[in-house]
Formats: sequence, structure tokens, C-alpha cells
Amino acid sequence: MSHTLGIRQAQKQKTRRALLDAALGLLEEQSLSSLGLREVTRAVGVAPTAFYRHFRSTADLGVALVEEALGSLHPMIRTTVTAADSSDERITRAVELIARHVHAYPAHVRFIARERHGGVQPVREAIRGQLARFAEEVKAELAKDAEAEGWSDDDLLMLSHLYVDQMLVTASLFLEAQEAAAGGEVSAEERERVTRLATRQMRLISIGRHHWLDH
Amino acid sequence: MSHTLGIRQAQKQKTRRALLDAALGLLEEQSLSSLGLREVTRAVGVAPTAFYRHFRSTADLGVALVEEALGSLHPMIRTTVTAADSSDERITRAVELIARHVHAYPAHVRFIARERHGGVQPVREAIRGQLARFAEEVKAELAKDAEAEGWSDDDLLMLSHLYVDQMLVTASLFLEAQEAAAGGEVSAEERERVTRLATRQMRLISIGRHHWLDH
DNA sequence: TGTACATCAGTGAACGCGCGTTCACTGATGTAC
DNA sequence: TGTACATCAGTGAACGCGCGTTCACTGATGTAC
Repeated sequence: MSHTLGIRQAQKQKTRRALLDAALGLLEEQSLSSLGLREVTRAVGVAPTAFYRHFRSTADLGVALVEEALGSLHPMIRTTVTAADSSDERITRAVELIARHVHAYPAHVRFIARERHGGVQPVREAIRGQLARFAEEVKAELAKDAEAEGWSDDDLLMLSHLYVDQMLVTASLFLEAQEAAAGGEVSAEERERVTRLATRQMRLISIGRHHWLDH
Repeated sequence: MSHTLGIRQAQKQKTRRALLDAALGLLEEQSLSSLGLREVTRAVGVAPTAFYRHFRSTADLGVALVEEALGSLHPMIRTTVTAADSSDERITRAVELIARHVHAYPAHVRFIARERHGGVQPVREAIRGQLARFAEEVKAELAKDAEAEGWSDDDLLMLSHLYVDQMLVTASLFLEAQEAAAGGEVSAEERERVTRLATRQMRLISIGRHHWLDH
């Protein structure tokens, strides 16, 4: 049974949500380091000073966005890597999952890609932390696989990072394809092209994994 | 015999260089989308209006920086991939080359990593264009290799993009290691750790490449 | 070589504007009795 | 249930400041003769 918030708390949460959503929208066309507090409050329709009731600064808001964008992704990552079926099916499913995620949350994906190496240190660090967690989780899943026999912890983590980075590259590709199709729907051919490219890259990495211990 | 510029042209080039260098310095701690024209001219010591004699806007300056940071890299990329010796030696040398490049031009590398997905569209596109050129060049080099026999053009380009993306990931890793060692020298262990990680990732990809046609 | 005019990189004042932050406030919600 | 007081999310005026851009300018450099 979930705790019901009082009216005051509920309203505060609503404003906070509106600030986060407005910021995410504004960040589609600029970086966090140029996002203004007044811009955000104007978009929401509250006084500039109301911002301080929720965040110390736009950097602080950025860190909250990182948690939102990546924090909820852990279960998905976990189940994607796990999957007991064949390697090729697993890859196909993973790529489709990424495509669907980018389609459902383009602003989140863009935000992470943009701020991963962006100009705001606390946000960069929050992203780095979350990605490191992803890599650890992927590693834990890989370790369960029979194929992991004979692999050192170090090598498993190396492979996990490769997979995580590749997921981000793939997400960026899908995002670019979506953006290029400005206004209209993403062309089916373009989407298919990216899917095929990403799938083959993942497959090549998996083949490298299969033969890793041979040399 | 190179054409000698007049005094006026030479002075103009000098100011332009100073603007580019000052901007690159300022961009170590912020994104291009928040870089101010007055900030740059202040750092150089010229009037704000002098900026317009060289660039239309900071975005325009950013595009010039992209050309500087990536334009001169083509010969290096080409020779790195070419190399006739064993695959392992080639990888070792490539990783070392990246490490040296990041050490020599950290600001350039940071700029590219930051603005590749940054908030300034023309700059993003300039970077994308240069990286696409890199991928085409890598593909051309790979095609010369005996191992490329039986590979489709499409698959070669897929692999090239994988290599180019991996180079950027590696460069970012070295940059982070350098930044973490704020002030002092990069610890030899940390540098070695990144080198080993990047080398093994490249090796795994190369192993995947060796066995690509088997499946 | 010398002169008269053209070019143009850099200047400095001025503009209107939006920024982040402060402060005392208001009035609805929450709490104690 | 009703009352009296406390809390606190959001307000609105005010501040000093730096921004990008315009404009007419200056004076060294370049060019034509």
C-alpha cells in the first residue's frame, strides 16, 4: 500500500515533474551548460524563484534527469543480456529493444548522449556512475553464462564495457535516424539500415567473444 | 615556395589563431552552446567586435575547430590501420598512438567528444562528416588486406565504423585518466590500466573480424 | 622613390535584453489541542 | 468538529551584470601611378 501524499506534497511533486519535463524538452536543442533557470520556469509557467524550491541549480536538475533517464533502465538491461535463447536471437532482440527505447524516450537518450561528455561535471559523473553500474550488471549476467568459463573477471568487465558502449552507439544511431526524419515518420528503410548495421556489429563482437580464449 | 602573406594578412591570421586557441581553452570547462563571443575576445585581449572580422558566430568558430581537430588526423589514421606487421603489434601501436595524441592535444580530443553529440547542430554535422570520412578511409585500408577477401562492402564499412567508434571510446578513456590526475602527472598504473583495457577490446574486435566469414 | 587614395582589421560607445539571485510577502495546507 | 497557529510552495519587485549586435571611427597597410 503506497503512502498517499498530502495535497501540498502532491502539488510540489507536480511542479517538480513539470520543471524536469520542460528542461528535458529545452535540452533537445541545447546543452545543459547553456540551459537557463528562467527558461525552464518560463516554460512551466511559474515564477523564476520557484525553481529554488526544487533544485539548487540547473546542474542539480541535470543530475536528477540522469537518475530518471538511466536509473529505470537496470531491469531492462539485465533481462536483455540474460535471455537463454541463441546468441543471434538475443542480439536481434537487444537491438529491437534499443530501437523501441529510443522511439519511446528520445529526449532521455539525447540528453544522456549529449551530457555524457558535456560541460557540467556533476552530470558527467552521474552518467559515468550509472554506466559503470550497467557494466557491472552486464558482467554479472555474462558470468552466469556457460561461455564465461575460463574468463578472468577483468576480461568479463572489458567485454561488458564494450557491450555497454556499443548499446550507446546504437542508441545514438537510432536517434540520428529519427532526427533526420524531421517531422515525418522515420523511413522504414533507414530504420532497417541502422538495425542491420547495429546487429552485425553486435554479432561481430559476439564472435570475438566466442573465440577469445583461443588466443 | 610558400606564398608570403602581407603584414595585414599575417596579423589577421595571428588574431584568428588567438581566438581559436582561447576558445579551445575556455571549452575545457563548458560546452560550445554556452561559450560567449565576449568571453573569447576578452581572453585574447581584443574588442568584442573584432570577433566578427573572423567568424559569424561561436558556432562558426566551432566548425573551424572541428576542421583543425580532425582534419589533420587523416594521414595518421591511414598509416595506423595500414601497417603490415602482425595484428597484435598493430593494435598495440594504434592504442599507443591514441594515447600519445590525447596527451599532446587533450583540448582537441575533449572538444570533439563533447560536441559530437552537443547542442550546436552545424558542429555536430561537421564532426559527423569527418568521422564518416575516417570510416571510409579505414574501409579503404581494410579492403587492401588479404583478410578482406570475401567481405562485402557493407560489412567492411560496418567494421570500419566499429573501429572508428572504438578509437573515440579509447581516446575518451585516456582523457578521463588524464583529467582524474588533476595537476599531477597521470599515474603510470592508471595509464597502463586504460592501455590494457583498450588493447583487449580492440583485440576482441579483431578476433571477431578473423572469424566473421565462418558464420 | 614618392604621393594620393583605397582597403580593412580592430576600436569603443551605445542599445536593449535576459540572466541568476535576494528578499519580504501571501495564502493555502498542515497540525495541535 | 472547530479554532489558532505553523509551515512552506510559489510570488513579484528589484538588483547589478554580461550578453550579442549596430555603428561610425581610426590608422596602419596596400596599391596605382
